[in-house]
Amino acid sequence: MGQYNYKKTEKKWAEKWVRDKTFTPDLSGAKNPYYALFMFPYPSAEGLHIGNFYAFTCVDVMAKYKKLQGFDVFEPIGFDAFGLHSENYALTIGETPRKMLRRTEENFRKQLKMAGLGCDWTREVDTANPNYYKWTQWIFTKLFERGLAVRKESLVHWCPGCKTVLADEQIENGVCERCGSISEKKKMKQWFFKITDYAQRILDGLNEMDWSEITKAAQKNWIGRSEGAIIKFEVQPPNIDTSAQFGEVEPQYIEVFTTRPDTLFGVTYFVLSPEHNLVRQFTTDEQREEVEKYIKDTASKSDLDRMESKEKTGVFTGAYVINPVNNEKIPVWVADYVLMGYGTGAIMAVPAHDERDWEFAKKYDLPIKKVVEPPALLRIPRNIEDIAAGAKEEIKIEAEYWSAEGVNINSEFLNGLATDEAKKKMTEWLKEKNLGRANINYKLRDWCISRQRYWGPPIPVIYCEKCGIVSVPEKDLPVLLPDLEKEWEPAGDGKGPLSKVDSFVKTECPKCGKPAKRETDVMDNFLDSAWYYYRYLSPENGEEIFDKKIGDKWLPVDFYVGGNEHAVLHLMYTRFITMLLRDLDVVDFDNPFKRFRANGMILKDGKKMSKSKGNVVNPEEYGEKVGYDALKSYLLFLGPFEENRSFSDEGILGTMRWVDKIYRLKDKVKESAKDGNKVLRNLHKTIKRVSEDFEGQKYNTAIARLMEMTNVLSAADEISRDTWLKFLALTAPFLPALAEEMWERAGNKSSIFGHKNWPEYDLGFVREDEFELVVQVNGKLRGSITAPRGINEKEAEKKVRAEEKFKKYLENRIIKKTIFVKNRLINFVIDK
RNA sequence: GCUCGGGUGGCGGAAUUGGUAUACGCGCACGACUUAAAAUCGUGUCCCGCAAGGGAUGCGGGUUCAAAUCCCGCCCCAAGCACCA
Repeated sequence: MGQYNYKKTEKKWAEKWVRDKTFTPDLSGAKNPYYALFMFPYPSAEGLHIGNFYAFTCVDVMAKYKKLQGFDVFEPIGFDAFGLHSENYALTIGETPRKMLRRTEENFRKQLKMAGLGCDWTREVDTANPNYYKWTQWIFTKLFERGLAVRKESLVHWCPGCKTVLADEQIENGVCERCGSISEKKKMKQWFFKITDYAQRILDGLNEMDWSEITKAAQKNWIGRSEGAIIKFEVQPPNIDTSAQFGEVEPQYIEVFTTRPDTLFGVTYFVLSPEHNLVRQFTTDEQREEVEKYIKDTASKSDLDRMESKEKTGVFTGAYVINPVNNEKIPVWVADYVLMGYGTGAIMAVPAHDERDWEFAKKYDLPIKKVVEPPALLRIPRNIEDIAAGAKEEIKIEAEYWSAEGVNINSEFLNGLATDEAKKKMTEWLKEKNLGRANINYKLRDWCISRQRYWGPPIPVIYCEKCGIVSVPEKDLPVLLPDLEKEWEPAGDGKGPLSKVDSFVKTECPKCGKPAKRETDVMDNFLDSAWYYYRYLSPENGEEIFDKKIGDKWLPVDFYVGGNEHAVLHLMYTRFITMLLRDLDVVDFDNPFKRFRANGMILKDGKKMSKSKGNVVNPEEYGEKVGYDALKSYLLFLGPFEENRSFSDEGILGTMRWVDKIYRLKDKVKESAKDGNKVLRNLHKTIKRVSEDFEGQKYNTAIARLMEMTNVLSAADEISRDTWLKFLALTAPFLPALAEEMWERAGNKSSIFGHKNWPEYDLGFVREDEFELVVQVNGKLRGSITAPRGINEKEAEKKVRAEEKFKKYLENRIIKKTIFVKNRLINFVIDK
């Protein structure tokens, strides 16, 4: 007998698996590849977080299931070492990132190995390794060659905490996603990747992808496609030179983007964003003082301030534009509710049919001209009480004006047309007159990849007075990041720490050989992590980004799991980079992950975990307390893995007991034992259901089935060796250490994961020859009887009628109809 | 405001996709073993009712022989985006 010693057993197997390379596949020789991937961890000093650990587990059980099925499974591991997360922590403890990482990575390895994950430890990848970032830089140069990496001046987010610019995706609600500082908007010259060139392709790809809906929705939202028109407005006075604005616009015109060209007759004023580079030219002398003050005021506001102030503000510029459709003179205002980053940074305002314009017009007493009549029923109060509500309802009706679509009025040639028709006709009219054109606009903006920091791959670019911007040739890559012991901290002056390292800055132009200077910013960490799963396939390869022969076999990744907080960060960037690799003929697909699932959050007793609340679940601690097998199974058992689930200290006792219960079963296993029908039926049913659950990633119900089977085996007097081994294989993905131990004690010499040990079910046992026939009268349950499988309607009815308990429902009744569902139920429809 | 999930026992959650609602686990109660406790095993556990029976899947309606599941209208919770023209 004895007590199960999970600590000893789990340690024994964790070490043995690594030593024996149980989970190290032969990448080039594999016949049946299955690539299981979890998100690239960064080796945080705090150690393994339960959320990551959980996501890893979701991948790991699938990997083990596939391994047991005979697949060659690759479940790689590496470290996202470069980047703000590591560097910021190094700053707080006053150590260089490299030194710190040596320690934290070691800790991370130890933790992951102890947890019994089936990782391949022989192909580790590290983004801070020159052998890796050479290829990160190579990707940059390829983008550069294609005109997809450009240096341009733009309004960017500046994080005063991290002392660097950041990409739009790295700002959440106006705040830095890394350090929580309020972001500032600055006009700066930075390096951008033109992800917007791929907006449509990224959007279109979503339709075909087997990814969590929530992730696809987030990407779709972020890309924010809208269809509309660009409309040109003539400028008054005509001496404003607009040629600097957009290349293709001849002077005297300014462009707007609108989704409602059908409302052009309703335009009563015009607005420029305060950051618009023509504002000053538009402003007349009388208005100059006021406009300058307004621009200054809004510039000092962060995005967060702007979001918080509900009240709209603005100033008249003194200038006018001409409405192309009716030659009306329209006043031009500056207002910060118009954003420079969207459309053209200018709008035509239609207060009658746009909520924001309506608010603004009300405040500044601008005219409101109605040009769309909403369908009549929209304006009829829904019930009498609403009329009684009086004033409130009036506001409601007013509100229904703006957004409503309907039929055009006061619009000359559009009168009587429905919104869709009117849009089309107006766009055509504008195009004919060369005053506008149909246009698709995206919210997505180019990816700003410059970071004024130390801990990242240097941007491989050289500035030469003669040759201009030159990218570093492939043969000279990598551009090594100098090992700085001092002064690697960010200065906050808009320049990276490398700008102070003379030996780094000074170089020669690769084209003309003259003295030149290196770019001193480093690249965004999200570029490092955008391609790591390609590198796993051949981490040592010095010739190419990865071994394509191996890639052909293993890519795209079969199964990927991670948090949805990366939906518009890593997961979108990596799709973009994959599209680039495809255009370079490196890969032959757009979507790198055949199946991606966003795992839900683990809550503690229904609440979000946080250090300040002191309710953080530490995997290492629970691994000690209840064992990793029990911990991992519990996390999966909590509920569907895409939803949030609540962890509780009592709940975990359940899986811990389950482990012990299985351990105790071993004493019932007898070579001579013959299983009863009940056990055999349950075994085969369990094989079937657990296999199906795995295919649909329904780990919670798979565990429930296995617990059920455990209960059946507990009730049996003895268990045959055959059934026992099959049962162990079924539990092995969830309880790998226990299963291995029991497997070994049952006399097996090699690992349970070493061969195709997943059992097959026998339909003969799954299909029982009797079933419970449900008896309903008028759809109400009246009981059930045991009936032979395959019984037909007539026989079933006869059998039911013979049964005493149903007589009172059926005697002397006229049966109008009988519904018979084979092998399930019979329902008699009678008069009441 | 828009987009996307979700609302089922005391709790986490099942439900063959329209066919016995509440599987599995936690908790609780009782019993067995024990000098005792822990562990373990067994029994019970949606509500009303002695029973026959009736009622329950956020609320209100509909479709159907039959609805947690499909349709319409509302309420609530969570996530993401958010002055996106």
